[in-house]
Amino acid sequence: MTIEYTYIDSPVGQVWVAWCRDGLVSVGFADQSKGAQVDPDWEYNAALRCPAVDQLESYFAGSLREFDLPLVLRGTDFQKRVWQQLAEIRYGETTTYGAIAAQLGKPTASRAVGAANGQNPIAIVLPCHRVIGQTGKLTGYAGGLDKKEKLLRFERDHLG
Amino acid sequence: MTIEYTYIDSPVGQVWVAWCRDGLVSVGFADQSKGAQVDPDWEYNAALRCPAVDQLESYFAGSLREFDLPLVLRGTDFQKRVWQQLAEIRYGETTTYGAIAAQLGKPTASRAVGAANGQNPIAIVLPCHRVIGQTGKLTGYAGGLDKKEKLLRFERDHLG
DNA sequence: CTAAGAATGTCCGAAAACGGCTAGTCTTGC
DNA sequence: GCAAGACTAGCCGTTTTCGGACATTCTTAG
Repeated sequence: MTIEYTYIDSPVGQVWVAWCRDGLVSVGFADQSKGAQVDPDWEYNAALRCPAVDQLESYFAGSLREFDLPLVLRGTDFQKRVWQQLAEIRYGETTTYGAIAAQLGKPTASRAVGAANGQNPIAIVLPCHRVIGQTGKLTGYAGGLDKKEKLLRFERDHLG
Repeated sequence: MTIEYTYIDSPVGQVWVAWCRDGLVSVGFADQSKGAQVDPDWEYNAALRCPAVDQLESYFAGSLREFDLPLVLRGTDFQKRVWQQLAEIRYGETTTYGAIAAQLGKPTASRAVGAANGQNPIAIVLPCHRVIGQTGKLTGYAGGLDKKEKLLRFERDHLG
């Protein structure tokens, strides 16, 4: 199953998008050092067009608030459950690691949620940037805390 | 244990009175921003009658000089000791923060006395308004300095 | 199988900030 | 001289804040 990827420009820097026949495989930041990375097996295609690219460009233009894409997820059961919870968080809003843990029926698993969040293969579309610490601190982001902060502010500004 | 409260009118504005089965819980000024406040858990009862309401009305009429009511006090040990000292100050007279501190055996704790005074839950009945600075300045009152001054003058005028 | 680590959360103790103060000093302005 | 303010530095209990230890869950590396 061949996977193609390309880069698009955004207010938070270059973003890669990896797509296969079955749907969206991965989204991440060109300069991120932790979490998901571009897989050498993927085929680079500068001219790649797909629903994910279109919707991401709309998102960065401020005209799209909810993604509607087929996702290809690979991970442990727990991780998939966490990632699915991410999709529930509405544009411009935030929740906490502990709250997600509670929604999964394991109120004390906040730290595990944080770990799973760090492995999220599809940034932005699965909005792990909308999860912050109980105290309000941003605490972490694979793409860098500055990007998390910019994304949240961007969404707040485009709420109207 | 249900607590009911009502408001009564007085020469110093609206005053709330909170009462429960065991006695008087709180007295304060409707417009005060610091110190005790009306607790949302209390039940409002416009027609509330109780010994506290009766005696307060007599006090404001100028015909009652010493309250005789069961008090329900909640606070730290130190606060309770300070509040008990308040009851010793006679109608129309004043004392100082430092004097109360001395009576408690802690001559240097004047400032702490001031703080405890500011938390007095039962204004007027526990006459924190009769405590002034060593220099004669009124220095402070949760209900506002103007009310403290009016109360003192009212009592002086009704001493005869 | 074990152990270590992670984008947390809770708890507890120590430290600092905050008042309805006071006594001492110093400075004005009569 | 002297008395009334301005300023200062201690004093004390309460509240808030901050930092470190620890409990917890899951994944991954060995």
